[in-house]
Amino acid sequence: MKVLLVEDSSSLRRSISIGLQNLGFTVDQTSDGSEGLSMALTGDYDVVILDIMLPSIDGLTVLKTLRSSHKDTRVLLLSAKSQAEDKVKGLLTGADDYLTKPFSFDELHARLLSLLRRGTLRKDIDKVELAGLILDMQLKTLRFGNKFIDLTPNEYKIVECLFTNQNTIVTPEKLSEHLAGQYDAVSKNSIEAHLSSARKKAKLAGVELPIQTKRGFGYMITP
Amino acid sequence: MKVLLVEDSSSLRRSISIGLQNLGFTVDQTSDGSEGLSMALTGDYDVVILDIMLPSIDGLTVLKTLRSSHKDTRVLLLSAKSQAEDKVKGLLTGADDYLTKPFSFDELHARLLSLLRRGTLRKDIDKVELAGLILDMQLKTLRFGNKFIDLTPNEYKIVECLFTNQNTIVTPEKLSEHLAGQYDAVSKNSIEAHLSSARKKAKLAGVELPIQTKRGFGYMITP
DNA sequence: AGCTAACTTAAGAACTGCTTAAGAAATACT
DNA sequence: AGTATTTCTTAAGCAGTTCTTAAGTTAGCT
Repeated sequence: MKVLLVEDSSSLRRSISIGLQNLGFTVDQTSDGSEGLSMALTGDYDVVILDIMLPSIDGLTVLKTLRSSHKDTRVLLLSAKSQAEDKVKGLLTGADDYLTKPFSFDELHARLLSLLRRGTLRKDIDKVELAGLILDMQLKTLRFGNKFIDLTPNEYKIVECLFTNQNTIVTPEKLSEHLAGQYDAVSKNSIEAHLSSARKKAKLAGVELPIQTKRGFGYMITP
Repeated sequence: MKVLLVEDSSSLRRSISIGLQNLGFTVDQTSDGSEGLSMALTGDYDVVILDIMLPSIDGLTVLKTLRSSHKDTRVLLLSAKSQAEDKVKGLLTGADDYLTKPFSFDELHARLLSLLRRGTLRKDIDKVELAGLILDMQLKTLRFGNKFIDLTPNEYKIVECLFTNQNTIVTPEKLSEHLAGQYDAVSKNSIEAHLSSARKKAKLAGVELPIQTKRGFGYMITP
């Protein structure tokens, strides 16, 4: 479990870092905002613990940049001020949680765990990337680079079902169930038509959907 | 973070005080009710930890006086009795939380943190700005520049729900729940009608509400 | 080659969400 | 309490989109 700690105060940074390391986390740390940003962008961190007040760039700006570059690492903001303005702004900018100084190490630890357990405030985990295609289950969108492939609801649902069932054959029956529920069926031909349309739209955007058809069985995503 | 501790028992007072100071709080303390009251009124404390049984003036009276002078410092009451009567009376008088002796230091600490968090949240989560539109959750108003867009309660609630859920799709079901509570649903068409009306009013004021409809899924605020 | 499954396309059917208006319900006022 | 006003819900029409269907085409397998 990799954590990036961006914190100005060296004493706090050291104590948090040591504490987390004792708990088995891998911790990278920096005191500088812009360095923190580039580390967050390039490194593959599970969580970034980010102080708001930092030298060079402040935490909120780091967070904003991080989010606008579509990095979906989870971010836990730290703030010395109890000013709620900060909190609101932070959470709106895309923070997943927020902690006001002073806080106990136990509290930090608890938040970190709850953040890592996916059952928390944000659900940016609901993203699947594959061959340059990014499926966002939150926004119900598929995009290739920064180009959005505009799918209709059923087209999207088919793609979603396949993206989330990589390495397994998905039968038309299963797709039908995914589209219409258990009691209302969608014809196989209808699914074929949707998928055809989705493939066409993707091609127009410059990609092939990585969906193989397994003749006689169904469809499969090739990793 | 400044804390005022008003507690009769000197041993308890000392141990709490030292514990909190170790955690980074600034702690002022007194054993006397009337002294505590004047300190609470003049000093700028984030939280007052207030024992109910005190010399000179009892804790509830201190609390009442504090509230009637419109000080909105958070107050955490301590009581030796676990009698529910006290608890109810305390919370009714305006306490923010209540702790029964004996309690562990960790428990106190946790309550304190949640109180500080709650306090800041409550105070300030009341405004969201977006594309020139300012949503004031305190006053339940939406305004564009200095022009108020006069929304009905349900229209407002819909806009509020969407403004506070940026970057996520909000389904009609969720909106319905937000309007009517969990058990009484509001029809989808009714929501559509409200939103239509809200959009119309905004347009009349010279803005488009930044609410996208994601056909087949719900609505979303565009950042 | 022959058979069949899957793909594609286009047209009409079905559906979705927006809007408007009118009656019902709730709220405020006298 | 009764009345006036506002707000909420419902229904219907409309425009635009999406889904399904069916027929023709392509591709895979033996």
